[in-house]
Amino acid sequence: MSNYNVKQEVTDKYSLRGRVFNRLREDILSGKYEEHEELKEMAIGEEMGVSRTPVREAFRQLELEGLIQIIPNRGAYVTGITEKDVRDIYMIRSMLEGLCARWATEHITQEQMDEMEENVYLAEFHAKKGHLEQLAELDNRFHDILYEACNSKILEHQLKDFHQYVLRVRRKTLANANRGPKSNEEHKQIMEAIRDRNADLAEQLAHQHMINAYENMVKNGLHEAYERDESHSGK
Amino acid sequence: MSNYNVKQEVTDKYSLRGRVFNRLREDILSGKYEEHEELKEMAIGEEMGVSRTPVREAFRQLELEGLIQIIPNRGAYVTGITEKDVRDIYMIRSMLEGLCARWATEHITQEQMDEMEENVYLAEFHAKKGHLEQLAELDNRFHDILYEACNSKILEHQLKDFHQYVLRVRRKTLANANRGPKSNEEHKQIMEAIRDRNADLAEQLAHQHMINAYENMVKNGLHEAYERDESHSGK
DNA sequence: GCTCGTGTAATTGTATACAATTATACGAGC
DNA sequence: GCTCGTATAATTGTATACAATTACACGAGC
Repeated sequence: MSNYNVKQEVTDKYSLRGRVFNRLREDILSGKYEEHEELKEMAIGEEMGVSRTPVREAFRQLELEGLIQIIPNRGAYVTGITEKDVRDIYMIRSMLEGLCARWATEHITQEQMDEMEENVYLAEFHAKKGHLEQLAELDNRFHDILYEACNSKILEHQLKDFHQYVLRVRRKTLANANRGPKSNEEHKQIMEAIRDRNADLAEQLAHQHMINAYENMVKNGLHEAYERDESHSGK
Repeated sequence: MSNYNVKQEVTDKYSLRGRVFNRLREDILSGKYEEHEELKEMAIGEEMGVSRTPVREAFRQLELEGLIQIIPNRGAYVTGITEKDVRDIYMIRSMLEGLCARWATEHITQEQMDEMEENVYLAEFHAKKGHLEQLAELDNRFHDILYEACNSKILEHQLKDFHQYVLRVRRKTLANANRGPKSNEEHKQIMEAIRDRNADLAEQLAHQHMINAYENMVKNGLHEAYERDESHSGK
């Protein structure tokens, strides 16, 4: 197999380094570690039962993933996300989601198309029932389908990267908002545009969808949630 | 200071790992190592006079940078770029350059504006004189100014990342083409749109500029240069 | 001649030891 | 009480040792 991506994914789940990397990423994204918290090689290593070597290598990767920041001879710190970072990422994503939808229109397989339709109708059902948990799950999956359908490993990885990165923020704001049903309506429109092979419309809708998601997020407390961190970032 | 980017840059130039990383990146981008060539930890370490430890850490970072691919328990290989990768990257860049130009219109400082104007006029001079080397230099610098002017560390780093990544390809095709002067004319238009605070136009022009750059590249032998690699990628 | 094991060499993965740097505690001097 | 310098501890950076895995050579068997 030969996939040469710009950004490689870490697929080595079986080495100690891979396990440390995946677990640390999980822990950071889930909020186990506070923003700006210091991660010490020995402490992490002991906790996971490995030596410093694989921990250090995992640190180097997490640094490039943007989840921690390493200051030479000082230590590794969980990165904070500023309000502006989130905004920038959503604007960038809005562009790339649009491009992704365009490409998906041109390259989606029948199988992917079917799953996308199923996703939308299933989400419609859960929206009526008020199942927010399932709705959030299907929301994530919809975008993954879209990413895979665009037929570009590079774009797919870019978008998954961004998506994962803002999960920390989304986790706090999306679940309790009533955006779920409206979000799914937009998914439905995107899906239909792709099904109709209308690339321009699909791009435009996917683009706007991301902007709407961001603006909803801002309305529902992004500012309050990150005001504190803004002040932290001054240290 | 507090810059929390999505993708962190490797700034630690003074540690052995940092030196190995920078030198290896340089060597890969400059073409010292062939595509798909295997990099052995011990050989690299001996060549640079360091042990395997900093080499391994540099490898992990280069992997995430997308310059090498590490197969567990096998080795590290210089990544190949397929024709499609290059196309995808240019399309993604065209989107983000547009966004970047928009943001630059809103946030550019007087100092940056001045440097951009100077860049364009200086390039005009070198274009007339046929100084292709300086023209290429100024071309790169123009885009760096644009990236810095957009006032988004995240977007700036994304674009610099992509830019660097395709340098390997550009090196082969841009210098000998007569795109230089035409490219600079487009720079001038972008610069003027930014100066006139016309964000829509700046975005549109920067977007098209990147597409033109790609299409010119294709015309001037990208296909031939990478046909060979396409077949390689099947192994 | 070809395929398939087997043993050895080469290479990567991990742990540990040591060096260099940074953080901290504590007391002298004011 | 406060500042500063110094000694000590803690932590990161690097080198080396050892373990595990993989690549390769070579010969047995067909």
